[in-house]
Amino acid sequence: MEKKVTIYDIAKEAKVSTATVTRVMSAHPSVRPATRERVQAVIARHNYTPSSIARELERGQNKTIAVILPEVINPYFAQLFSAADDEARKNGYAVWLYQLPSNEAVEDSVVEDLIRRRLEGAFFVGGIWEAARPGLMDALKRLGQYMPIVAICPPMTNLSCICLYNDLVTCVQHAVRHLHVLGHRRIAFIGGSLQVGGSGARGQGFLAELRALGLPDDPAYHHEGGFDAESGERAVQRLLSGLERGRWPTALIAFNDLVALGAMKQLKQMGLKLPDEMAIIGCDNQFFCPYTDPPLTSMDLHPDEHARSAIRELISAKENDTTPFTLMRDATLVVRESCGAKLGYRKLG
Amino acid sequence: MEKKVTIYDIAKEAKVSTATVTRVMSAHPSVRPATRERVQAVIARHNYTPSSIARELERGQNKTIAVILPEVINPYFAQLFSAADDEARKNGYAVWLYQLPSNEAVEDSVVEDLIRRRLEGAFFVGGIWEAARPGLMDALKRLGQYMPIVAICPPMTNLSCICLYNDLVTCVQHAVRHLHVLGHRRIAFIGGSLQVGGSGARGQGFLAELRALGLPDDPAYHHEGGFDAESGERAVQRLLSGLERGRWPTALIAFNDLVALGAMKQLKQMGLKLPDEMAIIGCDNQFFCPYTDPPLTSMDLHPDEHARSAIRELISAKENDTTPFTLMRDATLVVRESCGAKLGYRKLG
DNA sequence: ATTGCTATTGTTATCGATACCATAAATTCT
DNA sequence: AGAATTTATGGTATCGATAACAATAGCAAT
Repeated sequence: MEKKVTIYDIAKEAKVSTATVTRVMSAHPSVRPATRERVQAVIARHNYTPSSIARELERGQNKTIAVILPEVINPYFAQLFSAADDEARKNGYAVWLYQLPSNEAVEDSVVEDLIRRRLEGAFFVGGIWEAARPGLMDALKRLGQYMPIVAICPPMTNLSCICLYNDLVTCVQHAVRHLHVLGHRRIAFIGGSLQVGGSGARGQGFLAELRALGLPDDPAYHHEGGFDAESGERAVQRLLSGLERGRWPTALIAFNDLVALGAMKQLKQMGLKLPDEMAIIGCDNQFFCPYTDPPLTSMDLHPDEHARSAIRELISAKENDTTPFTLMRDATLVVRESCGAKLGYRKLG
Repeated sequence: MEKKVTIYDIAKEAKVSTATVTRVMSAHPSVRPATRERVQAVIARHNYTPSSIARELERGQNKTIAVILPEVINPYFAQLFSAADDEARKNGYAVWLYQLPSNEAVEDSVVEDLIRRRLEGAFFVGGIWEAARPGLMDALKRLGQYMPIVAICPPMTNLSCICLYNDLVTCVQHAVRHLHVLGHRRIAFIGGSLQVGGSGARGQGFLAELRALGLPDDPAYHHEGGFDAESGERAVQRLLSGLERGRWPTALIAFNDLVALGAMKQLKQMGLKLPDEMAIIGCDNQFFCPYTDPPLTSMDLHPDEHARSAIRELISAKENDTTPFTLMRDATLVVRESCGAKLGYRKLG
């Protein structure tokens, strides 16, 4: 490894003070051209690169924002991260990724680390909210005393942070109506959980629209579960094995695309023809949706836009003391062929 | 935001010197219990958390390793990152994610940033190598002067770094033999590029095994292209439209699972039955492989193990000056149903 | 030549924590 | 009790860069 070269080495060799070196580095106008060139020559010769650590200490800021999410392996979260990374970079900030798996209680150590590192903002993308995870709320509350937080979450009463979320109530209503128009009368919901957090909205829209359309609201049609493909498989298995064939639903709304993916596999394995014998709708509009068989109708939550808003708000929160607010974005039903509708089917409004 | 509380504030209020506060924080034995408690009380009252920036400056190390990859949105890379993150954390290190898209020439600014931040190692996961990207090699060479590098790449002659890679030559040979055993005689390769980097090995194994089995090596059966699903679609389209139906291959080996995904879609759209009328093999064994229709036979490159090795090597490279080496891991053919083989088909050895 | 600027450069405190060295206090030993 | 240790604590230089302030030099105007 190269021996470390500091600003003192440069100053000494160029026969100037460190202040002058700093001036040269930051293109300060009042440096005599001759001096500037001499210093630059020494800098170039030694490949000198100033330490950002020392600079951060002296300036009291590091221009770094944390992105906290359950797991990047999930492309939806990865997309959120990438957009945040890009937006931050464009504004002279860097982004630090923290994974906070929903099944591990590491929130305290993660929060502690953010504070230790003196990060300047946190973009929190949580999976599960409130009731399910009291320790998380405490940790975030503590975090909020040190840096601004923007979260992807339904409006929070007990936490003062900027909340970005989607109008999933309306979108799921559209989804149900979409299925209804196509002739479906027995519609089930699988995966996630109807009570908690994000899926609360899904459940709310689901039930509201069933009621509005006069469709049966059969508890046997709600099969909560996990958030991955495997739980989709299991949910379908439980759902169908619990009902005689004549009462099977003809359409499913899945918590997300992964659950839908697993569900589709299980349905095919049970010999059902998609979409004719079972329609299905996912959520997140992940990259693989166009490539499932049949291509999966899904809901686009516009994660990129959320992420960009989040970063921008965090940056501006540092300067002007913003009062917390919530921002609700539409979710868009992206119709493909998994419900039998042809591509280009008119979006319900 | 909380007003910043420093070690001086704690020291003053606890009526001790900063040295004692440091001792209390680091559980140094020689502090009188009474003093310790008094200091801890003040620390607790103020929620004092020491700044890691100041610590890093004084210690001259930040225990942070960079992971550089094309894009986390690709689950294969995300998996690599996650494993690296986990392994680093277990060893008291943190990991910083850099995205270096293969189509943007930002390598210089990324490398510059790593050096500025005085990171202590770089785990480089590149897409494209050598010839295709001269600037990248220069950037990595420069980086190598400041910190150890471990890369996922075929052995490099002109860059001194630890190289981890897979024996794709052998694995692709297995794949071809697998198809041969199942009766396939016309086998094509799509996506990526047969010349460059990782796909060089694929191409090498592909051609070698065709020759060994006495199969035709028709240039019309190589259709290079991109690395995503869309290029898989296009590759199939070009491949098949360029041949009369009688000469169509009966099996495809795709550069990776994304390409395979796109290929499958296009094949179905052209009315082919999978796997009966076209067998297909992917690469990376991504999470969605079991969920394609039919489930996709793929090659597992064991990214987790690579990532863990990489982190461990980077950490130990800091202490003992390791001489560079290359490590070749097997790749494993994971047989599913996309070639018509039943699950559990004996792996070729 | 002297005063008064401005252009250029140097000095040094500072950011927050750490660790080496020194000193004071407590304890043990003879 | 006095010396020899051991234990506990304080003082301060240091890490590397920055910036406020100070100082010098150069030049023009009088």
